[in-house]
Parts: sequence; structure tokens; C-alpha cells
Amino acid sequence: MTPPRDPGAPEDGDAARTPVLADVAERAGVSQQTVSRVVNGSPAVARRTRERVEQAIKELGYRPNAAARALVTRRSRRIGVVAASSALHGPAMTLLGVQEAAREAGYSVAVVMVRDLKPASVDEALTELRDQAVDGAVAIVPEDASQAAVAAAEATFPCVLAPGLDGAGVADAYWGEVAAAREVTAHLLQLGHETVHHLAGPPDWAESRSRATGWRTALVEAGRRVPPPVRGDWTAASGYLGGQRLLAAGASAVFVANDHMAIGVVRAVVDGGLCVPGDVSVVGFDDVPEAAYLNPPLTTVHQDFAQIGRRCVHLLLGRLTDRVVDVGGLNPRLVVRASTAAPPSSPPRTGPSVAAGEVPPQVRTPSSA
Amino acid sequence: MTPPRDPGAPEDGDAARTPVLADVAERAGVSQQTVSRVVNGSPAVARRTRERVEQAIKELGYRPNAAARALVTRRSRRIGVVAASSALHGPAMTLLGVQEAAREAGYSVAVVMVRDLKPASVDEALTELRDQAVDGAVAIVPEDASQAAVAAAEATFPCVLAPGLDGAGVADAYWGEVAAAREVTAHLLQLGHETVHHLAGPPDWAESRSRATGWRTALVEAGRRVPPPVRGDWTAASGYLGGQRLLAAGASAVFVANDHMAIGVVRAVVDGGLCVPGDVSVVGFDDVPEAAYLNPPLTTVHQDFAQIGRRCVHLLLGRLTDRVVDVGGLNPRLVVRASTAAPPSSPPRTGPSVAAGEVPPQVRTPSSA
DNA sequence: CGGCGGGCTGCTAACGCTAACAATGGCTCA
DNA sequence: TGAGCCATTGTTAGCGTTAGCAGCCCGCCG
Repeated sequence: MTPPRDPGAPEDGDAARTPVLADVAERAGVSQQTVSRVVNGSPAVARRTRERVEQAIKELGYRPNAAARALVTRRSRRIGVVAASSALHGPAMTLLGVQEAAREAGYSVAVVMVRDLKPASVDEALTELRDQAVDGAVAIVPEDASQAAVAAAEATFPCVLAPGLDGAGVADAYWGEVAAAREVTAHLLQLGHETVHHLAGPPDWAESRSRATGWRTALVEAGRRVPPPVRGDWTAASGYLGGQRLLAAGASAVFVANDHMAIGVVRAVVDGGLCVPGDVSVVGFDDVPEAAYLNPPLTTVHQDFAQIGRRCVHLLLGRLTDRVVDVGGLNPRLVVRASTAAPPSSPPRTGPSVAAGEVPPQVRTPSSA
Repeated sequence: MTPPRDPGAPEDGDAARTPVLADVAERAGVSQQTVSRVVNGSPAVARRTRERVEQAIKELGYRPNAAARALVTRRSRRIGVVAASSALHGPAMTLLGVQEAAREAGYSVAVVMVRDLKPASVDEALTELRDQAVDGAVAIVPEDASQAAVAAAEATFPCVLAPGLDGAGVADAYWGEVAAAREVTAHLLQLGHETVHHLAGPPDWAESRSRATGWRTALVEAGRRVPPPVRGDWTAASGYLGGQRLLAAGASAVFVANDHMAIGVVRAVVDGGLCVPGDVSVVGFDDVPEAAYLNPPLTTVHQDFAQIGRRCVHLLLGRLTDRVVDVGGLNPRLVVRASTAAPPSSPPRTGPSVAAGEVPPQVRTPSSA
């Protein structure tokens, strides 16, 4: 396309060609190296020279070529993200946080969305990212087998897993959810429900397990019967189905593992001719933006997903530069709205009749237990 | 980090270093060029040679270096996306479609999210993408001023705008929405409402205008009063506020420009002590996945946003390769659920009493008008 | 007045790959 | 049998940038 340039003849009146370092150098009357130094903010350039070069850069509209730079420096200042191609609120928000944090740090982001969470798909995505020469990757793949795949890739390629932080760190996210789920359940018990049913997420998601664990713990602590949990797949449709089964089981209080399924549960209750919260109390998890405006407004647990994304990026960047970074903590918190109330027959008990009774009726503060 | 290699001595027992073309060539006993040809699927390689090279590639675990390749070919096989960093259903799904289509075509995707839709932000994002040497970009920025910014960038950088297709193409998306909005309004009129109120989106979004236009058209066609539209910002919160104002205006039927706001409107109606659809009918737009499970299930317009994303990619890729591509059409369609009914006082009229009466009471088919 | 250290700048050689052309060898056809 | 052609392979020259070192000029010290 472009006619071959004669490297000998220092042409200059050439037609519009995107300018390169050499063009700037020529215009400013300095060497390429000096221009490079200016572009990269090296201090070893005299004030006057720097100004001249900057002027030339501006006049020519020069922009450094990322490929050439990546080729020689072996770093691209780009990080990759592998995310499940779902419309789930949590992952989507996390991705957003990743974007923001990366941008702030001067990194760009390459995203690969995977259709499913099979280890093979995740592996492939990671490989693609590696081929694209990203410096590291964040994996938003909240399913066990795929997390294992990421952990394996770790050995040869810096990557961090969705909730951020390994070992103690992931535990921090996990136990935060457990505590919140426990608080939800205690809240329901506090209202006078004899027990609380649970509509869980898919079994191989850590989020399913943490929420179920918190629920179970609260029930056991209170010495209540633990009804068998029903499973959904995070969608409203599965929530509807699960809701019907829960209704058949005579549930008066249901803790649903996410808001979307909770919407389905509410619908099932209403279709069953009952009321929320009059006959059945429903609590969700995640606090989607619409939760406060649903009918009824949904009691749920607020999570800052974007913060999770940010934290992952900081962690990754810290690892890339061998710096230890201080990543902010997460704390999911119960938000009580109008989808929970005392059960139909028995009035709400007053006083600390519930074992986990340290949770006040209207909890809005960060969980602590 | 890596010790400098002596180019003279053809070392081979070197410690783990990511293999390059030369390593493969040496191992297979051919020239780099031949390896390059194999990697790029050139037909000008003998079967036996190809096999030998492929074997060497596999043994060494060779992967081409994208930066080097981009440097010399001047194309990166990457496309950029600039998207608003919002949690809106539509844009998020569109992004997903972009991802999928790009991947299928062997392109990778760099995403830049912008915090706001100001032209400057979009310009900056586009510049960043250009610096990253993407071959082209898809802009999911559904706001007028920012679209103008994209159009300006067009001149020097291939990019396509969110709904996909310019001129006639954008018009196709636009008029599809108009038709759907018209159908919604006709549906409401058909049920016996005297007129239909409208809760619109922000004024500088094409989506706001198309939906408002369809609504107004239907009203005018039917010879009805056109009440002043109320404006929201797509959020449920703004829907709630708008709903209160509409209630005060005595609306019995409201066409809301998106589902999230519709959720807020329903809440406002209920908080006002009225029923949906008993007292007020509400229709949304977009058909978010939960729409069918809301309380009441929301009558809305289904849109295939992922298809929009796919279409943009095909269009962009077509432009990059000077090929004309056949991109699929969009057709939003009305989905009648339980949030619409006859107004409280007057029973639904039967027969073609409405001017735009060609729309049957229960419409589920693609809009045609 | 010679030498020396710093601040600043320039030269050269990669980085890993592909485009363009050159070279080789076997085969066909006259 | 030799010219010519095709299929296959190799050689050379960059792509635009940065690393590493060499060089220059100046002021300062002895």
C-alpha cells in the first residue's frame, strides 16, 4: 500500500503518513532516542530540548506505536479479563470495576467472554489472552472447575480470580457472604418465622455455597429445623419454579440466593394466590438497582461488585510490579425493605427469643458477626 | 532479565525461554519464512514440510507474537468497543453480541468504558483505542453529541455506531422502534383508554425520540389528545418520580420508554394506592429477562440487543475488508403480558373503534406497520 | 592548565515477524 | 536434450520502538 521508503534519502515532504518517532526527531532536530526519552518522561532531557520535542509531537500529532513498544519492552500495559457472557448483575458490575481501575492505572483492557464456564473454555480464553500479550488477567469465572483452570494457568501467567485475593483474601469475600446470609436468616427468624427455606444457586458456585452456609448456620444456631434447599440457576424463571416447590413445602419465609430468582419467587407466590410479605417473606441477595422499586420492594443484601473488580486489578497490578497493595475490603450488608414481615399466623415475637438475637429487627449496618 | 543471546552461536539447549519463529525453524530444519507460511496457512508449503513444522510447533509450544505481527502487517485483528459504563440492559447485551461476533470472526476485542457520554470522553476513548492499534471500533454511545464525535472520528478511523448501519441502516433501527412504540400505543388505545401518557428517556438519545415519535404518531392517527410527556433517565428511581407525576395528571395508561423505569412507575402507582393494571396500565420497552416475572408481569417490547452488537461487528469487518456484508435486521416486537388492561371506568371497546385498529388486542407478532 | 565527573545526547543493535524477491530443483514439452 | 515453468524454499530488508553504551560539552577541582 504505502510506497517503500528509501532509507537513504531523508524525505520530508511526504504525503499524510502517520508520523513516527523518526519524523518527530527530524522535525525537532534531535535523535530518535531523545524523542523516546521525552515520550517516556525520562528526566535526562534538558528543558529546552524537551519543549522543542513536545512542540514537534503536537504539530505532527505523533502517537507512539503500541505494537513496536510492546515488541521491544515485552510488556503491553494491557490486562485481560475473562468473563462469562451472561447478563448477571454481579459479573457485569465487576467487569465495570475492572475497567475503571485498569484505566486509572494506565492499563487498557482486553475482554474475552466465554459462553460457558467449562474449564476448557476458560483455558482457551486464557490462552487467547496470553497470545494477545496481556501482562496479566482477571478471571471473573465464579464456578469451581473453571477456577481450578485459572489456578493452574497461574503458574505460567499472572492472573487473579474474581473475588480477588487468594487464600485469606478469597476467604474474606466468602465469609463476608456467609455472615450476610446468616444475618438475613436471623432477620427472618426474628420476625417470628419458625424456619427459613432457601432457594440456592448452582452447586458449583462459591457464591451458592457461602450463602447456603450462612443460612444453615443461622438455622442451626437458633436450633431450628433445616429444610432441604431448592436449587435454581440464578434466573427469574428458575426462581419461579423453585418458588412453586417452596410453596408446596409450606414455606413462610424464603431466603433466595439472588435478586433475579427472588423476583421469580415473588411471582410464584402471587400466582399461588398468596401475598408477599403477608403470607410469605422473601429476601434476595445482590441488591440490583431495581430492587427498591419492585412490588413489593425487596429486602436483600447489598454488594459492591465494582469494588470487587477494582480490587482484582489492584491485586494483579501489584503482583506485576512486585508491590504489595492494599486492596479495600468488601462488606455486603442487609437492606431491609418491604418483602419481609411476620408470618401470617403467629405475631412477631418481641424480645430476644431467637438465639441469633443480637441482630436488631431493622438492620442496615455492615454485618459484623 | 533474559541474558542477551549471541546471534552467532546457534544455541539450542537454552533454558526455558518462550520459543520464537527461529526456534521452530531450527528444530524443523527449515527457514523462518517457511514456518511463518505454515502458521499463516499459506498453501505454498509441501505436505511433508508442513507436517514437520507443525510437529515442531507443537513440541515447542510455539505461539506467534501478536505485537511483532501487528508491527509488520499494520493490522492487529483487534477491534475496539467504546461503551458507556452503565448497567443498562441494552448496552450490556449489545456489548455481548459484539464480543461473540468478533470472536467468531477471529478478532479480539478491546473495551474502553466511558463514564459519561460527553463528546470529549468519547473522543478520548476513541483515541485510546486508536493508540492501541485496533483495526476499527464499535461505539455503543446512544447519545447525540457523542454520536457526532464518533461520526467525526470516522474520517480517519473506521468505526460504526451502536445500532449499526449508517443512513438507511440506522434508520431501519430507528423506524423499527417507532413502529413498535406505535403498536404499544395502539394496543393501549384498543383496550379502551382515552389517551396514553408517555414517560420518555433523556431527550438526546435517539431511542428516546423514536419511542416518543411512535407514541405520538399513534395518538395523532387515532385523533387523541397528546398529553405532555414526562422525562426520566432510564433508572427505576426516575421512573418512580415520573410515575408520581403521571398519576397526578390522571393517567390511566402509561407507555414507559424502558423496563427499568416501568418498574418504578408500577411502584409509584401501587404506592399511590392504585392497581396495575386495574387502575393504570403500564407498558415498558426492552423486555429485560425479569419482565415476565415482575408483579404484574410486564407488557413490553422485546428487543434483540445482542443482534445489534453482532450486526455492528459484521458491518465493521465488512468495511475493513471492503466487503459488503449482509447484516440481519432487527425487529422489536410487542409482548403483551399482564400490566395492561381496560381502564377502570369504561369497558374495553370491541370492534375497530380505534383509528389504528389494525392491531389486534393480543399482539405477539413482529410489528409491521 | 590538565583532567575528571555529570548532564545530556546520539549511535547501534536488537525485539519477532512478514513482504518481496531470489533461488532451487524437478518436470513438461518441443 | 534443453528451455521454460511451476512448486517449493530461502534470503534480505525492514516494521517503530527502546536498551545499552559511547560521546560530547561544560564546569570544577587540584
